[in-house]
Amino acid sequence: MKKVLIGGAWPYANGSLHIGHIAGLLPGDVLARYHRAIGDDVYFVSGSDCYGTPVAIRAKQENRTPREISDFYHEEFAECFERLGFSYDVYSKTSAKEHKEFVRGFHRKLYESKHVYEKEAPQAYCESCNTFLADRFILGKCPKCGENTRGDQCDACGNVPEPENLLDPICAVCRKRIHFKNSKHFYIAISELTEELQELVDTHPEWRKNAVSFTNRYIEEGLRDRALTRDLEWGIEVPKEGYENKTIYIWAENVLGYLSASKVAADERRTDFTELWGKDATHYYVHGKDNIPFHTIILPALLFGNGEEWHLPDRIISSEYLTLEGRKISTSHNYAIWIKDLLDKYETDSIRYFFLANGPEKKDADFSWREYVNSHNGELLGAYGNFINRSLTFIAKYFDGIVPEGVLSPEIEGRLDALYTSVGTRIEGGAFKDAIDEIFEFVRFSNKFFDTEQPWTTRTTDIAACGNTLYQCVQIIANLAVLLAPFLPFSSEKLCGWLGISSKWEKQSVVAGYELPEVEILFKRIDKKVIEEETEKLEQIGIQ
RNA sequence: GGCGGAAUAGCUCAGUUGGCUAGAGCACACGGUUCAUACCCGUGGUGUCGAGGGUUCAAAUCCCCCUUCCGCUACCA
Repeated sequence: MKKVLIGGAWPYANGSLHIGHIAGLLPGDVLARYHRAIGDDVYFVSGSDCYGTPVAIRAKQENRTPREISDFYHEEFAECFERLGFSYDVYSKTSAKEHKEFVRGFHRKLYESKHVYEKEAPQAYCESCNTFLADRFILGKCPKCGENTRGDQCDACGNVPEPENLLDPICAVCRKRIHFKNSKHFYIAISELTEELQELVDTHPEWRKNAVSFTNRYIEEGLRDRALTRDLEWGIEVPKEGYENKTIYIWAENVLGYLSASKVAADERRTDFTELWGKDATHYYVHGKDNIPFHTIILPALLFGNGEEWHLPDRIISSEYLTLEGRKISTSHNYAIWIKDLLDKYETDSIRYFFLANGPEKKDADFSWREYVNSHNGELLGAYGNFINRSLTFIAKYFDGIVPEGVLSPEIEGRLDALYTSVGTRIEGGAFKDAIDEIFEFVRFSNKFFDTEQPWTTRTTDIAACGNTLYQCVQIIANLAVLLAPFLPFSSEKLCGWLGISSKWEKQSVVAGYELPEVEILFKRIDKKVIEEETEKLEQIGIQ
């Protein structure tokens, strides 16, 4: 049995999930469900990213602990993912005991590596907040243009100042004057790994195009060494003497969640974790394009540095961005659609369908209420749902719910066979839109088939022909249910139940004489009024 | 500023390595049908492929330049 690891990006636990997150992460669930259906041993893992400065600052502002903040969002994420049908084998968090222990063990070995060294450097320190500060939490005047600026980049002139050169540096949180203190840290010499990393990109043309070009660009610009540890309280303690009050830098730890979480899954299943990370496995990583360097450079660098023969990323499913009604999503301005709100009002499969059929696969995509309602009413309901409904209610009405006798035509048989192969190839290749398009082309074909055969006429003129038509429609539905199961798990599960078939990725059939249960409508029509209502809401946010 | 990406029908998007009259869905118009959730089927038109120039027998595709939008620029993660 082939081992497949699918790593979904770990959302950062300082704000709710919105449609942008989901558009980038849903492909992971399709991959997981598909690989299970073809019989692979799948480990689909993710979790919440809990540490780091933004969570700590938010906690301070709200007068709560960082753990309270991150746990709150972790619970919310877990609930959203579950309601969306994400079939994670493990959904963990970086503040989980298993993760911390794994990371500390991993880092202990990392510090022995020839690619890791210690260095002392000045760090910005705020006496009043009693904490070291990241560059972007320093304010001051740019030494180049004299304008007010943040420490990481000057908005006025684009200069990237060294924080210690800023004039009148103050803390962005408390606005008091800051000082610089020397501090010792571990660094990983990513620059020394350039050759290995370059080879990794060069040997993986099946990574998404944006992942290949981003990675090449980073390498071309020259890889720089990065600190592995930080002067922050909220994080995983550095497993080394002399590093008390220091924690592992978040980027050097969160991507290791794929290892720690899949270890939890392997232990639960009593399977061999090292085999999952050995050379015969296949590893997918699913995330937005902002996460590319963390998966194509940093994760591999950490794996190289750790020295064991860890499996490197095979496929990078890195999506582009999603806009909302043509504009950038902005969480700080509340210009977003939150997943929990969406789930309260609309059907899960409908949400999944839209983002999988219209996702930002190769370039930015747009969510608009008009398109969403059209896609639901026109395609999911009008084409697919209606085909099922017209077929099954016909049988209920005129055949007492018993699947009539019939023979599947060679054309339909051939098309179904071709679909299993082709849709599978497209899913494995990360072409989810194409996969869905192809299935829906067949759905439209099926509606034409029904119209051409005119069973409502043959019912009185040639009952055998009528039965034959409906028999074939049932076979089509059974196979559509399986083909669409990775995308639309809830409706497919209902269908598989009604038809008494498995969801294994192979041609299904329902025997003549099978008695159908009473069926219900799969997708409810969305009233077109919601387009105006929802758009109106967004416009009001946009104006503020 | 530097680097990178994007721009295709009214809308949302496909267009592999340059190759038949540039496609799909939606929307729109007309016609058909009634088993089905005002559903489904058929027919139809629309494009200076962002602007301009170049290479080529042939360019949406390659090169140059311009415009607009977006991303990255390493201590946000």
